[in-house]
Amino acid sequence: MASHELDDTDHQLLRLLQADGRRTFSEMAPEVGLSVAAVKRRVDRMRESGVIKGFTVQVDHAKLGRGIEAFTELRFAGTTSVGDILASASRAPEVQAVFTIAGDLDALVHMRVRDIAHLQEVIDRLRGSGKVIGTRTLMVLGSWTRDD
Amino acid sequence: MASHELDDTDHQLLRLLQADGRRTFSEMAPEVGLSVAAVKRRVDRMRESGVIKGFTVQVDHAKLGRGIEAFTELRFAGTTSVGDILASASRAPEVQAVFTIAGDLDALVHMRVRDIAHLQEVIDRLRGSGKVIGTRTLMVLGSWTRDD
DNA sequence: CTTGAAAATATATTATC
DNA sequence: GATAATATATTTTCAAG
Repeated sequence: MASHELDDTDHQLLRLLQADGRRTFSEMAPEVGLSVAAVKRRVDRMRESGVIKGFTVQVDHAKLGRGIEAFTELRFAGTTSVGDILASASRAPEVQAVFTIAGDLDALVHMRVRDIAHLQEVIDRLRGSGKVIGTRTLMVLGSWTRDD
Repeated sequence: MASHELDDTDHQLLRLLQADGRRTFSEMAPEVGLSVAAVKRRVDRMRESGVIKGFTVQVDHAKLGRGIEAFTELRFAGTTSVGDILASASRAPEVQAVFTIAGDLDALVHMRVRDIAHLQEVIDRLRGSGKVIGTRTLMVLGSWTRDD
């Protein structure tokens, strides 16, 4: 293993792509001091090794009518498996991410909704989906994300 | 306003770009039944209106030596402003995102670390940064993210 | 094993309708 | 929005450090 060890140039390419995932090889080449072909080969290699999982677009959810963001902590019945938890919580389209958690709570669910009524509705849906025995919701007032 | 209303085709383009942010216009054009130029105009328009904030690369953090993920809830001294909270918590490079929260806790910090010792160290750094009066850390065992 | 340069192909971009 | 012309970028190939 460790067949995918990255040097400084690779890290620099990752940073460039994090800031703009559609940056062209031709644009990055002079910035890292390599030829276009060399840059492409490095990015291809990082893709193959799985260091780069993919590329995506960053969307302004508020402008798409889902301006409210919340985290809901879920507690499940003792018999629920992690797979069940992920499957159950990820079913709602408003759910952006599900984290299974060590300790007294079982999952943390990140969701985006239109308004408070919509939030209520999603929480009810989660609670109604069977094994959920408790929830606690944290409303997000503002956020900062490391540019990615 | 409402100058950035999106039709079904725009939403379809967003979905395609969410799944692969480097998909070419030429590839998307037949999928949405438009010409390449029309696709480019729509994507350009969504960029200008801010619906598309940007593009980025998705990285496998475990393969970069930061395989442990955690959320830390922070409570701050009563006099701390939201700006101070964001500034303070985002200082650590291990911090991926900071959410300011309504209710009894003040912030939820998403971080990625190398190992438990590293986690300990980051938490100590956060606690030591002045106004933090309490923390509670949730270790992430597993996660699922809607593909973006 | 990685690079750079060049050629061939594909894509992006712009102008016109 | 489509089509066509032009400018860029990607991708492959091959020779070389």
